[in-house]
Amino acid sequence: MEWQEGKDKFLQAWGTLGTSWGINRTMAQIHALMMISPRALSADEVMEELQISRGNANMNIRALMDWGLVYKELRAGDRREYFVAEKDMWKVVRQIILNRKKKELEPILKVLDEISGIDGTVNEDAEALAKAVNDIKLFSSKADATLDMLVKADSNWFVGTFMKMIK
Amino acid sequence: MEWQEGKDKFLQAWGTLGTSWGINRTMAQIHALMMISPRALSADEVMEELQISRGNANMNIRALMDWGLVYKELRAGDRREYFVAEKDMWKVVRQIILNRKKKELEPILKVLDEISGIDGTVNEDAEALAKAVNDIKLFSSKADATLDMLVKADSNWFVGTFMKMIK
DNA sequence: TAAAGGTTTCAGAAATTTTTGAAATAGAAA
DNA sequence: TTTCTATTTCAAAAATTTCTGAAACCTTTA
Repeated sequence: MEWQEGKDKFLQAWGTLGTSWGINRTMAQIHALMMISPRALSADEVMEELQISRGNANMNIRALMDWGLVYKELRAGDRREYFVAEKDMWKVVRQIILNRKKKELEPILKVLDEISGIDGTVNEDAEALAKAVNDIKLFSSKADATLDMLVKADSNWFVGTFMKMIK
Repeated sequence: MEWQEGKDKFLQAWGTLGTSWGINRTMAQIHALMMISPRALSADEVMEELQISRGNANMNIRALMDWGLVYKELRAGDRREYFVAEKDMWKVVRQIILNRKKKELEPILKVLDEISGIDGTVNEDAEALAKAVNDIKLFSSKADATLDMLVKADSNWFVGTFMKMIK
């Protein structure tokens, strides 16, 4: 397979994957592009490569930096900004977990806490709601703790432990 | 807090959560509604409760059944169909993992396999692509194996093991 | 200070996803 | 068979998300 063909397939696949995980196609593709680039890229290179507008490129690069998946790189004597992606998959996944945990798990836990004040003895419906809320709370706090552990753990330890568990 | 208020908050929160995970708001809300209902609901009840059209209700209930998160329930002497959600959070999460693994992880692994035929010795760019692809392949197969294990594991064993790891 | 080179913003346009609602279909009861 | 009730489908409409491109906004250099 040719390099160009492989690259296109990869960018395409990664974009699609992003989409089904609530990340927009372009953001995922920019990240993919940077992951497979041996050097830092300028906004113009990203625009050219993915055929997107300057505004789009800028916004998504910014978002990727917010997520901690892409870093800015400055070069002496060059006014342009260059960007590199975090290439260590373990770190990438950690960052994603951290971000999503904060943005999604924590808000739902907050709502569950609010709701858990409900009186489940009133009637069958209230009881079912109270039970569901408590089950989910229990599950979520376990998930929360597990993710915390995962994020703190280092890659080797994690992989090692899991390998043992799987085998 | 009143039951109605708690219920609304829950439906709202669950719908929002679904949205950021690539599941549409209505589907997530129907699931939420069924999770907190002590009895099976008909399509009409779902329509009424969430103020949605018949077509929308039908399609999303069907999708939930495809995901294995909702079951159909028939009643003697009643022509209508009723639906109940799986309420065991562990089973819910298992089903979701199973579905997403099949729909998302496997396709990307397939693409990665195709691409991994690339010759990384041609130039720097090809080398970077080959390396990224291999790293992701490695990581993904580990994730795949871990999820398989998770899905096979039973809740108690899993929670127990993790609790030990976390503490 | 002014000009040049680059980045950011954001209103409107485009694309995509979701929803509606009515017609088609299915199947049980009369 | 016909009627009646319920489910399914799907084209068009609505809603939402994403993208564009040009203007505003830095920052550096002359």
